[in-house]
Amino acid sequence: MSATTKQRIVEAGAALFRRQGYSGTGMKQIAAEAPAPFGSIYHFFPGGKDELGAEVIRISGRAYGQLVPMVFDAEPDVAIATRNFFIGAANALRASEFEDACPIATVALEVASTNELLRLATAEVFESWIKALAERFKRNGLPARRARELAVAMIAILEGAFVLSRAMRDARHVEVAGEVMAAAVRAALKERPVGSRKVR
Amino acid sequence: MSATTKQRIVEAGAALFRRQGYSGTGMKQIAAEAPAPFGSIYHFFPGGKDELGAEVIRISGRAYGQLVPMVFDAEPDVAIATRNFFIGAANALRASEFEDACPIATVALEVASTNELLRLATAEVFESWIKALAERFKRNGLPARRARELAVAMIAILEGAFVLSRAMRDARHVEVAGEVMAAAVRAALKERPVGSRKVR
DNA sequence: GTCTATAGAAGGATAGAC
DNA sequence: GTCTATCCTTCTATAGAC
Repeated sequence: MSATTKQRIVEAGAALFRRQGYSGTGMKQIAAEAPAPFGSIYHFFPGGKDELGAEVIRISGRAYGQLVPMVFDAEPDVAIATRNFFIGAANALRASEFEDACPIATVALEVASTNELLRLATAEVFESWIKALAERFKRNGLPARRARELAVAMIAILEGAFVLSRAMRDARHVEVAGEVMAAAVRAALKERPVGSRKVR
Repeated sequence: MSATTKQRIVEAGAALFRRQGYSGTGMKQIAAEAPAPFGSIYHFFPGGKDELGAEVIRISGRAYGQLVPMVFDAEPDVAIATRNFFIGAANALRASEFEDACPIATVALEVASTNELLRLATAEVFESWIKALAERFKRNGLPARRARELAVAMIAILEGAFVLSRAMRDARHVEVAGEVMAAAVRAALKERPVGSRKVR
């Protein structure tokens, strides 16, 4: 069964917003890319571009967040899993000619000071990613506060490495960020005696 | 002596691009904000919006890069200086209601896949920041390669923390990033025996 | 160099036939 | 639910008087 018109609109919006940003993408362009009749966008999203934008942010954010369990379930050592996450991100960047980085970062920066509805949508996505990561770190024996700090740092360095890599066209920056982050995770785990670590 | 018309145009463009992004800012808005007659923009920047954008990126990048010597000259311990850099950035965010973060990151993401002229301008700015930071780390005894990796990581985690802080309206994320980065710098310095460190 | 007016294209959004 | 036509605004850019 093929995708519905609404799904195609959301997917086209996601691809264009990620690549060109929110302001840089027109509704007509989304309709052409979907493809879908122009009027159908307003049929499914009566709130217009903002409503579509919020939906795209939520859907893209949920999809990307699923990479966390995918990568961390596959590797018992969290420091290695952390490094693997960045290696995967770097490879995705290369395979997409530096387009496939964070699905919402460009929009997040564009709307942070200009569109409260969309800013809140991006904030909720970031919070969900931080929570998911912090949960992983907690399972490995880190206290809640420390786990959250590491999670914030990991999302931050990943996002920033995406900025550098896309601008400078060098995916190794993401891998370098991964090495530094993995070392930080390893160091945090060593802060506590081995006996106090929970086994997963 | 007051600012020239051209300077006012560049400054207005810098403020608006940082806040609203490149696509989200109109030439007329820049003229109104400067303030300057609309035609004057094209008098000083015959290449239009792209030429103005490239100039804004270069000027803003140079100005922000000057914070590196400012912060690192004031504190001999590089790990502490690193932390101080992030504390200063967090305070600037708070003082500006989360507008005054990286002057070029929003534009960098917007143009990375759509405007090669501006992408190159942002890449040159990032490269200059990385070089300046790596130089500081080298002065403290780190080998060139390691120094550059740390510099990339530091710019990355700062940029990403800006994204999170602006979206989530919480400047502490920048401070958390600073603590993690300062620890990474401290750990890197300890990798080598004390005797092999160069004194500045 | 300053400023106004306007061209020509593209933007978001709506109406209404089918 | 699909699709076209169109409204009105805004955009970048240019022309030309002063």
